[in-house]
Amino acid sequence: MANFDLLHTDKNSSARAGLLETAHGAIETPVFMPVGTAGTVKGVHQTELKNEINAQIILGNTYHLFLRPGLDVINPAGGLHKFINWNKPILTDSGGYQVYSLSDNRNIKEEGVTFKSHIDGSLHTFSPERAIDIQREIGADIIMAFDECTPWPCSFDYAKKSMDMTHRWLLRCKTHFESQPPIYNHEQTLAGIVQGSTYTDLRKESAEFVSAQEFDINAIGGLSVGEPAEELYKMTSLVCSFLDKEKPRYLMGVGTPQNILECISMGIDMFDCVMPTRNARNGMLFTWEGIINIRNAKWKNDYNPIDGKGTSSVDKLYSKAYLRHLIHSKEMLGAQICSIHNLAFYIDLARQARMHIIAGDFSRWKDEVSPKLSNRL
RNA sequence: GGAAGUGUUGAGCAAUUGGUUGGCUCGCCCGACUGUAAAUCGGGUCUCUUCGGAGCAUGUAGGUUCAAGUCCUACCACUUCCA
Repeated sequence: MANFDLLHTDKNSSARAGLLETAHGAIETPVFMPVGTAGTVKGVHQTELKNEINAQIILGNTYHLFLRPGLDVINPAGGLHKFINWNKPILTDSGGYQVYSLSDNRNIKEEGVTFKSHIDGSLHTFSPERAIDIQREIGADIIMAFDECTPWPCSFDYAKKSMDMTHRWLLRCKTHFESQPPIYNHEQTLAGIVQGSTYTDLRKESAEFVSAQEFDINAIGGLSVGEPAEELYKMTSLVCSFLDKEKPRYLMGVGTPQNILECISMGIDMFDCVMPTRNARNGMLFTWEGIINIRNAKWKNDYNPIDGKGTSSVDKLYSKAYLRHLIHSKEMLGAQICSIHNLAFYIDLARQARMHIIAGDFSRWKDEVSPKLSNRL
């Protein structure tokens, strides 16, 4: 059981501040969770995640960790926490996103999904039960139900069929999860996932279905897959209205800084996204003043700090001109600095949102800050 | 001073026997990236443009030819070797 305390609810929006307890510590929400697919947040040390970025929880990916290094390495190590030397909470995605992203290399059936490994071409079948078993063996604090993340656009018929199957898979996940004790010496929490593409009827049905299963955490999947932001907001808002207010809500894969503030105001508590790390490696910096493409020629001779308002040490240690040089030269330090900066910014964004929810001026603060976030500097 | 060789876009290279180069890689400029098959991918990079095209281009100046980056002559620059 992952206890969730709802500490404050905003008067002018649905934003909330809470505290989610897990076996590896409590998480203050709203929270942004860095993505560490293969047992590492790409380019960032665990010490940096803790001391520099102040990450409260990171993600891992069932599909990727299963293929490499494999359970025969993770299990003897004592689970993922010990293997990667991270003693704070971990959440693993079930592989449901790979059903979407590896669409050319997989085959979906009622029983489960057969993947063709992107590493060596070998075939592997993920059923709901298997996804739970693997996540038990990885040992994350929060584990996700096995679902199908549908693409966008998606026909109503397909979205409906997929959602119904995801619901049946959800029940199988729940049954199997409850029948299998943890392997390591700590509790794990299973989260259910709402699907339904961008169809309001389906989203409502799915939200009600998932909510009725009374998971400790409810997640919203199948969004931020290419649909317009208005659709993302419409679906998020709708789904939140049907989810238990006492349970944390996790919006999977979102998003831009603006997306995150908007969705916090709709009642989302947890976010994850590859954007701060992937875009960092490609030279994009997120700041309170807007977005910087550090590769651009305009920064060539800008010797000012990377981000005067940044919370991480790299923001003041290094200049834009130096960082541009590193990125242009494909020096790995450039990607590291950008990743640290962006993650620290995303986490500061969620932390400040939390502070303002508690202070009672969240909406005013959001309206003031949000428009600047998408500026192109 | 003599001999040999080489000159194609910012750089490095391509381009049948003379037969449609504005080709490739890098660099440079710009863009994309949302539960990570991504330190990746895409576009642009002679000039002008009403964006449909038009024009000028292979060191310089000539020549041969239906046709020249390619052959010939002179000059210029560079490289190597010999004095």
